Amino acid sequence: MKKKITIKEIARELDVSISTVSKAMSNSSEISKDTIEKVQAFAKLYNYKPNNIALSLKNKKTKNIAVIIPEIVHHFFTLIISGIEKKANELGYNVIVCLSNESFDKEVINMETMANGQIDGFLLSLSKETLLKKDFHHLREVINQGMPLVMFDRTSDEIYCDKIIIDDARASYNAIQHLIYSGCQRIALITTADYISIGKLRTQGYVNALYDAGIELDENLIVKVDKVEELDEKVKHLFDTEKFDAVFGVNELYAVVAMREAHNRGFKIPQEMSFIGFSDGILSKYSYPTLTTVIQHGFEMGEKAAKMLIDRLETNDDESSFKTEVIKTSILERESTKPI
Amino acid sequence: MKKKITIKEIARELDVSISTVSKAMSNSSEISKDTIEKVQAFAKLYNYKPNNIALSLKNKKTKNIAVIIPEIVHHFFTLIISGIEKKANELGYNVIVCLSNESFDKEVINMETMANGQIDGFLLSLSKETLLKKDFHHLREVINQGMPLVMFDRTSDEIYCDKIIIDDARASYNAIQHLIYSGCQRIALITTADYISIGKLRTQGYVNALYDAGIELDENLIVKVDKVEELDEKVKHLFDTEKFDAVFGVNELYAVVAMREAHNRGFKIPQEMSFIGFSDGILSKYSYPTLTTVIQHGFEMGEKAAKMLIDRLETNDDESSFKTEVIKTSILERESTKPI
DNA sequence: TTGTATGCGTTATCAG
DNA sequence: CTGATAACGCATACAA
Repeated sequence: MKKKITIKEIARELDVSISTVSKAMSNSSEISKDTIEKVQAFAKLYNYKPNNIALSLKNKKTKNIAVIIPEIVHHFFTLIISGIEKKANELGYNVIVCLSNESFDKEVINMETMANGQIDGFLLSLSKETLLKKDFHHLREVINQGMPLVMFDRTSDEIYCDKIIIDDARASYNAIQHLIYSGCQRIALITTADYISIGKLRTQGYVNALYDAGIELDENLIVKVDKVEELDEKVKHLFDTEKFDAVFGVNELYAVVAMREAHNRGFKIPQEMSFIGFSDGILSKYSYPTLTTVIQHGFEMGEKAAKMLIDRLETNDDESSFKTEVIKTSILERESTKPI
Repeated sequence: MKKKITIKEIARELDVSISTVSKAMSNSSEISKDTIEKVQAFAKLYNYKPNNIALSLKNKKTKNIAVIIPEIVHHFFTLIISGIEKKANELGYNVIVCLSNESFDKEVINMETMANGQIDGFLLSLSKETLLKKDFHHLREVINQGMPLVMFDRTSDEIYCDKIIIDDARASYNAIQHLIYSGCQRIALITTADYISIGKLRTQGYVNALYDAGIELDENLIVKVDKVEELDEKVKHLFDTEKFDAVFGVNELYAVVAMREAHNRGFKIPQEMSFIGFSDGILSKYSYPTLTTVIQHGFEMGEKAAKMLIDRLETNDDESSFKTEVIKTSILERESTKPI
């Protein structure tokens, strides 16, 4: 078990000073060619690698960024992380992933521990609880400390920082329009509670699309699901009490579960009933029939978020005010909708 | 923008020495009650938090552990990470997630950068490429440096370290037995290339179960899929050329895709054809019909792996030889199989 | 061309 | 009870 070797040990072995070794390792022009070769050969032999912690302490930067997400068991977040990872690595940064589990407290703790030197900046998507409480003191704190923060997907207007979002209202509007163009008239909406900003925005798009098409809004066709456990029951209730020819789900799970129910009740899909889901994941791809979805381009979102944060990190130009970048969505037609 | 305050600044402001502040913060009995109160009040006011990097450098431990996985867009890995995160956080550790993207080089780079002081230990599931190359020098290196390594799921016999695995052969055996008991006779297997240890083991279990039941092995019923892109084609080919009454997929995707094909060809499920998949994810849960699966208990696996690593980290007792823990699997019956 | 000293933020040892 | 100093591993300004 040969422990890691340090500069100091190399210096002792080679009978030179620590700083000579340090300089030699970085090919400093101050050091003679001979010495450089000798030192580097020795270093290589003993597999010397500088200690990152020491470098972090000295340079006051860690080359780490933290991404805090509510849940990892979601295809969308998983795509975002992959995108973040890829871009961050390209630019020489490591990614530390923290899960808030939709809990405010966990989000705060995560941020506090990471903020104490572990990382150079944050990438954050707010937890449900935080969205509900509207308590953002922990965000303000890190921003005040001068630590860059980029929010993505689940953001808040109350915080000034860089943001990357999906144009949820527009995306939802487009999806509904798509259904209308394909001949649907009574479109049900399965959405989240309003405090989730994305749920609210997507509902907004639904309402606007109907309005613009001259279709009267029927509140009974809107189902709000707070917890996953309620989903089945609420969907069944919708089928029991209402008639409709299309369903728009604000995530793929909602749409797939509704589609399943329709299937069980003998509806022909998409002839008698069409379905569109939000966020393209494996569920949509492998459901039966396959589900038409709004693609959010999570991977690109992750890449852009990472880029945005690292740009902010590496430019002193603090003048430049905060940007909000909007990621375009697109609709991927599959079997659950009629062609237009 | 008030930057983070340090002990040194507190000392200066309060006109005491640095070491007094340090001791006061840790309620040392050496320090007078008055001073402790004064210091702590001031620290609280300025929201002092010790710098973790400095602590890491001093203590030679970071309280971070790294988990390196091949892919994050997999429900199983996602569950494992959640388990690791939970347990690690409970025990006071942060988790750094790195993705190898099934690439040997990326795996090596990830390990090398993390090993230089960033973390105290590794949790690792091997990439496909590493499994293929059988080049494990990077693992040996970190082990030699005295850094604990716990491998999970995709492991290698060539490396001595703690391991957590699924009893893949047994699990597969049980699944096939289940199919046989329910009346199936010609069971197709969709598996991965042999160099993936888990694919090999699961194939093994399939073979043994057939043998023990006195069913002759028909190589034509075994489909080996290397890349996801081949999946559709190979499944179709199977249906085109063979007759069978059940399919066992070594992951849920394989099973779901096969089930879909059966559905499209008009087979009644499970009456005419049964399906079991490995690894219980959302696909199985929301497929149509819902898929009977082998549950791998990924979350528990993650928890145990984290526990194992941290135990190793916190006990000096290096004597204790390496353990390999086997996680039990179970079968979750859903709609795609006949009751026994 | 090489070496010495200092500092990054903290704790621990030892002296006062 | 309080404070000075060394040490963790490294880089760098400055001295030789």
